[in-house]
Amino acid sequence: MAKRYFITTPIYYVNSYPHVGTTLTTVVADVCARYRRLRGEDVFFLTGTDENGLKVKEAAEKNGKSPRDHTDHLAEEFKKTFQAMNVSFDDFIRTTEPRHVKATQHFFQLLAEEGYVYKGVYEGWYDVSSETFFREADLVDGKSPDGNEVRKISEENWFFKLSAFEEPLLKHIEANPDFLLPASRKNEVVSFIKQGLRDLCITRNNQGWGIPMPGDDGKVIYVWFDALINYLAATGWPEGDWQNTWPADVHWMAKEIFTRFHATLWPAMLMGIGVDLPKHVVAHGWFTFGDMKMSKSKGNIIEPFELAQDIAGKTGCKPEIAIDVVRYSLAALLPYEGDTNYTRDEVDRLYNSDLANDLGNALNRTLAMAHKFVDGKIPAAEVEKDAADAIRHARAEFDRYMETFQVDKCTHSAMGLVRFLNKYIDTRAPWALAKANDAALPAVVRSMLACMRAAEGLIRPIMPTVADEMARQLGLPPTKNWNDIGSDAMLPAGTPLSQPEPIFPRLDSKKQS
RNA sequence: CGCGGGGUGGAGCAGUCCGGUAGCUCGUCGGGCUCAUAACCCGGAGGUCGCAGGUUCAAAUCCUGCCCCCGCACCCA
Repeated sequence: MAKRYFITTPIYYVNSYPHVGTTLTTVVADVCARYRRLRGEDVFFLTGTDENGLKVKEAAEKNGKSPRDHTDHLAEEFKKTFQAMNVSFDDFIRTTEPRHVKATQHFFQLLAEEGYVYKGVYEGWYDVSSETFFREADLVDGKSPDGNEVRKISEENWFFKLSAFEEPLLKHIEANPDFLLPASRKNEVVSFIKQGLRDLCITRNNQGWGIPMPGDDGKVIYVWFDALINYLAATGWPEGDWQNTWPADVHWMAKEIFTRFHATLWPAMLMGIGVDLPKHVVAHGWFTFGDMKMSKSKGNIIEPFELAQDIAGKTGCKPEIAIDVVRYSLAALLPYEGDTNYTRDEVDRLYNSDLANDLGNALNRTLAMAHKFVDGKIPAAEVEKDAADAIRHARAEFDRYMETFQVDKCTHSAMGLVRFLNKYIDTRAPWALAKANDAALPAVVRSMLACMRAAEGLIRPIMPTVADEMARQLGLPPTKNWNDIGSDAMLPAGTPLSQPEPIFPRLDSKKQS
């Protein structure tokens, strides 16, 4: 049995509701998952929630709820949002589930057996609000580097020997150039490791919420240490056929949890118990909002589902299409390297120019001409070379960008084919051919249909509902296999075409004001 | 010497690693077409590539110095 293609998002911390940033990571991972499925791979796409940690307990108490009720509620909210965004996750793991608790405790024990966990007395300063320990030298004016109150503690705790993995990590990173992506972030990690890794205190005093440390109920495992293990826990490790799923092919996340956690701590932990490292760890940048990082306290949260509803209301497109519009905006604007400003104006702009003017209109005019010039049926003819080349090129480019998970560029490749089509139509001018009774007409119309058919396949990982609608209007079944894109067999001659129906009604700028 | 990101035509960005006609989307102006969702296609205008030095036949791209902007309590992809 072929190994499954395993793709993950981070697990999301449950003290706030999902927002555009959360959805960005999840949708981008979903695009990759859908792409891999089209390529015929057995995909296992995991997401979930991070529910341990003192702050969750505090948030629950603030709401007058038990931690259990609180986390149940929020986990459900995340799940609902992802489902609403048509995210095709195969599993949703919660770190309070028995399977995760079991795996975490087992992981801890294995590490201990390997000699990478040791007991020590921690003496120093503890920042309660961030659950982080600091050395005397780290303090600034008697407070944590972040300005939080700290208190001096002397506590017996367990430590992970992270410092032992500096060399192995650097070696692995060097030997596997695509392990950490994009390259610019890899460089940050390398210099971070070269500065020296300190052993990490991985237990906390048990305050009644968290995963108890094996053999010592007075301690719980540090929330970050347990959180990472979710990826392995979801495979069923250490039992059953977990090796059919592990190692992960790609961990997706945003940049703030890349360097310290996914690119160093997690690989070191895996090395410690002798389990293979993930194939790729990819971190994208942030969305900014008018140069302001989105945050709950600043009140500039964009809720993705509400955004979709608003788009549907404003443009008149169907609500399920509006979901795809949001998905498209996330994929197209993905800050792969730096940060990107994500604004409503930008989303509207993409809607009008890319989706309504280019994609929607191209389908519309193609179908209209097919009805007018070739009896509304797919003509039997040979696709012209230019068009065939454009299709091949778009798909090859899409594939190439996907190798390094540049979903934004993939989106542009797909749209590039649509732009080609609009030019092609103008150049070949089917209406003129019709007037002149030119024998090339069927081939030109078929070429146009071939471009739309290929676009339907290319756009499918990003906008599955739109792709279905395109296929319906083309009178054809949805593209099921990536390798069929561009194949002549996908366009059986004689197939009756449906009447064109605008998928993206144009957003009229006059109506907005 | 805190860390990191960035400064490219009106807006948003790519190009910088591996120097060699400054590219894309939007906007704007003009033209074309009439199949289409006032859409589509072509062309023009518009840029001292933050500043100052340096290396070079040649620098947005390499080197040096400087200026400016943004993020860095909590939250958080």
